[in-house]
Amino acid sequence: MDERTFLESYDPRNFPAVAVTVDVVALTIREGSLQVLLVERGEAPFAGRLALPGGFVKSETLDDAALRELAEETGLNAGHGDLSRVHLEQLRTYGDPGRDPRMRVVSVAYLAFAPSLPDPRAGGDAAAAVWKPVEGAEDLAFDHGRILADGLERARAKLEYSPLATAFVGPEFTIAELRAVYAAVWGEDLHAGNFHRKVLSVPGFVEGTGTTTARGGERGGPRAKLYRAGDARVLHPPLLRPTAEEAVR
Amino acid sequence: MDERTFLESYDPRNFPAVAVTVDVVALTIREGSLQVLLVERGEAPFAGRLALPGGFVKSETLDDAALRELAEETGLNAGHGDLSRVHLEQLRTYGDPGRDPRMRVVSVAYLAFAPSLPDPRAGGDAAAAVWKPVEGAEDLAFDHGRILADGLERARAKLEYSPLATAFVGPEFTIAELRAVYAAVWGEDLHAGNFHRKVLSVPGFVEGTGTTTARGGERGGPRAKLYRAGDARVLHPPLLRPTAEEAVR
DNA sequence: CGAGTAATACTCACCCTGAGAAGAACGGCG
DNA sequence: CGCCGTTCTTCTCAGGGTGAGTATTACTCG
Repeated sequence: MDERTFLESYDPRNFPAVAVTVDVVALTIREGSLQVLLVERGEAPFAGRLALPGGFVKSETLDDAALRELAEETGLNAGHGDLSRVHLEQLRTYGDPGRDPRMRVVSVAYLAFAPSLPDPRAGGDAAAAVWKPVEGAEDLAFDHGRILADGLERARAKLEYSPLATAFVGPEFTIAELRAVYAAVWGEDLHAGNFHRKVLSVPGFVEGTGTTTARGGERGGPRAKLYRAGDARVLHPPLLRPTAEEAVR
Repeated sequence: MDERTFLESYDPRNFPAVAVTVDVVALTIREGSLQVLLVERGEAPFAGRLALPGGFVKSETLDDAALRELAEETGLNAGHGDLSRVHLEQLRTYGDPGRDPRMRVVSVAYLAFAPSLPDPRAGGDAAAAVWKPVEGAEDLAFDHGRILADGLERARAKLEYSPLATAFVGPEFTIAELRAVYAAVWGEDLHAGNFHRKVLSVPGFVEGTGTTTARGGERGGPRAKLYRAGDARVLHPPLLRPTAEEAVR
């Protein structure tokens, strides 16, 4: 940035009133469906409407601010324990003038992936926070609907070439559980045999524990082998979505 | 975000002094090598060092701010003509405390791809702006080295599954010119025959004009067919990088 | 014990890929 | 003018990954 312009703005009197916030698209899988963490707004604007959890950035990194907001809204501990297995990544920044009617707000959106978490208890300054299926969560406050849509598209794309799906399951999991994650996020069923073959053929995606589940499925079937997440950071070859790829003009 | 926290900060006296800027990683291909637009800083901090062009966000969208900064530094017109064929996309936001020693600065980084542009003339408030090969541009002011590295990785990845490469060439181009773009960005040569086959097999990537170049290559060879960019927004199947894919643990 | 279910393995035809080579068109030079 | 090197373009071929379907086996439930 240019020095002269900087010094002009350096004087607080000349400061444009810009606020910097973080908003978090926290995704999890509960009861087989992809759900997002939302809070009900108590005051205007958009009073009574659902919104993404978020808040002002303090003297901290942007990543820390997002993690802190997530911890406050869910009532879980950030540093140790509960949220330690949450995958957090920056999504995109939204800063159109007018996206908040009160003032200029530049919001850095984050994407969080978590295994099934307990119901949020209103900790800190949180209003009522709830998990909602993403299908019913289009009508949000501010431009949060667009942010959620961007986050979902990112999540769906990242499942293809990253081991992100393991962030949605426990420390040990079966191939079928992993397949259920893909099915929930992509919204379509996958061929069990092919999925099995492909997951095991990607180096470093999963590694066997040598153990199996204690018992078979609830409606029958053999015990499944258990796996842990491997050390791969990218999946090669990737697991591509069956549809929604071609004809994207 | 929470209303109570908002109102506390709404009072300008309580405002944390946060500045919002945009920084632009502008890439082009000149003389067969990938180059980035840099400006020399005139004052402290980092006086005399090279930095990415950027500046404060005014009453405009973030995208407009990035385009404005790019126009100012290059001396080209933004809206019409010169910069109209530039592809611009948001890269990532950098906001660590201390990344600017003067105050808290949250910077939204943008990535720009342009065909070969004329040498920048110092318009507006620009210091000396120059195109530099990306290989020699590691030591930049602030955290701009990291921003450039992130931008390069994004550019290299996007060539695989998006028709971005056409943003680096003129309105009409040959397959060989497109191959030179991939070679410059990825830093490795590609098999001419296979590249040819793959580009033409991706629906909507390029469309033939029915014409050819006026004469053959400078060192011989037949006239090449000319193509225009097609209407595809994603490449399917993608053009994957030969290396740097597997064993990424 | 029988029926239904699910994990895992296997087959097969098809497509895409990398590597190599061939054919053809062209510029430069003697 | 004719040769040579260069480059565009097309073709072949073997190998690997893919989707679709099937088979086998191990379990739960009633």
